[in-house]
Amino acid sequence: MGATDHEVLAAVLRIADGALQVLAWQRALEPDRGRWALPGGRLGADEDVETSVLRQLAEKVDLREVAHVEQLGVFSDPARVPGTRTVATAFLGLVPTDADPAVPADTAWRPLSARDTAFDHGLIVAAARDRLRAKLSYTNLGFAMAPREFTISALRELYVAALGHAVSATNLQRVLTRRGVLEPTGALAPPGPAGGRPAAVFRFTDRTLRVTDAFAVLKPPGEHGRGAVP
Amino acid sequence: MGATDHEVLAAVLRIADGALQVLAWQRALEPDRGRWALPGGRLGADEDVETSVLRQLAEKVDLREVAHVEQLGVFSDPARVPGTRTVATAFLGLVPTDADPAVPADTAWRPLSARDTAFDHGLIVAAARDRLRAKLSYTNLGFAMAPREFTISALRELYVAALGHAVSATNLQRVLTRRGVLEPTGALAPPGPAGGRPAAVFRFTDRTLRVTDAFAVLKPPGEHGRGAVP
DNA sequence: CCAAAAGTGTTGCGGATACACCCATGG
DNA sequence: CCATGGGTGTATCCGCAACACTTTTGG
Repeated sequence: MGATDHEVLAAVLRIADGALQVLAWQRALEPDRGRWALPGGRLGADEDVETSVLRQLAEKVDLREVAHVEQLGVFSDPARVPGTRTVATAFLGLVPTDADPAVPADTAWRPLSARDTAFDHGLIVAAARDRLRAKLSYTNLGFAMAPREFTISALRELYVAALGHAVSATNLQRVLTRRGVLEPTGALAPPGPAGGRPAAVFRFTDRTLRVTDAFAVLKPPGEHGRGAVP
Repeated sequence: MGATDHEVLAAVLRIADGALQVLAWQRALEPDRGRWALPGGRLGADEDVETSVLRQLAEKVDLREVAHVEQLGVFSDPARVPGTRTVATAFLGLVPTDADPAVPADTAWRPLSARDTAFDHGLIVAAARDRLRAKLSYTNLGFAMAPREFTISALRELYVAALGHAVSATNLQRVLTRRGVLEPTGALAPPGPAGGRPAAVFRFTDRTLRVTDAFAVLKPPGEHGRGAVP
């Protein structure tokens, strides 16, 4: 029984111009020449997949810009790539909207709707988007998309872009503050050219993943409307 | 850069005697001789990991007994097993409480609390238990632990065993029926020797995984208290 | 008639949404 | 003083949990 190769792949997402984008590079060689592939590469002998994906990303984008990375799963269809059998461990990565890391010449931020993806990488991007959407609603994952400090309306635009549906600024603010996810910095942002009341500036209280709405039902007795369990 | 081996491992759980059990086999050879390992094995050249885990399980337990299988993730610490570098894809499997499949002589159902697990398999079992607990509260995953037909109090005992805390039969019934997860068969179960009102018999409406409590908050506008989106 | 087990009615709480209303700024 | 954008107050809805109460059986 032959050994298989193992690669790690990262769907690194960010929001720009009101839409989700994914980091990809254009293949210069066959197979799938001209199509766009996710960053990644072979798993090294002395690293686990988490270490490996961080190492590989460091070659494409400054690691300090990546706010969050998590495993999505294994993609292992024997025909997923031509040539040597290769199993992939896929990751979701998130870069804040205000970070604009330098990327290599063959690499670009592309809309999620693009179809000319290499191999099965379109499946991985779809899984990444679904994971992001799900976790935005029951964790503090917004911290990984947002700048350090922001106004509620700016945050609202990020949630709209990520979730793909309307979000009320009023309720977004209330939900996130009630859960202790957001806190005001005390500063005010100057109004735009059209005027208007200056917006309060907020930040996320944590910048690591936290589940804020643990399980909806069947909580242990006595935990009535308590929400998260730390 | 050397190729790595790839194995699949399954933490197959069921409930017996009011507690969760995991299927494991006792190693007869070094390394980790005498310790208990999860069923699994090498990934074949012509199969993906999902196919592989089902094939490997068929050798330990009748496949028709396994009601649900899903991927947990990749375990890839370079030192996780001695010898050739081996990456594992771990799965959660569930067997209904009334199925009692024949298992090989070296294989047994063991309590989750057992410590004499081989390699990093204890980590995998813990991940499986956590996944089960989480999904019980926002999906219909109970179908994979329960018999075809059951009373609410029998189902309650399963939930207690899986979740590890008290569950009210009253609220369990209401939550699951409101969500359309359970339906009465119309039959009644005879009371026990001590008497009592005969219990209504229920079944799960679906026997495949369905998310019933999609996202707690930030629903699309107009979806007020609608819960799941099909 | 009593104990035991199952099931229903009812109350209260709290999170989430929606919407009306008030606030602060630029022109 | 008006348009614009930001923020708060408040009503309503609804799921869930808790608990009292009724129903149906065996002894």
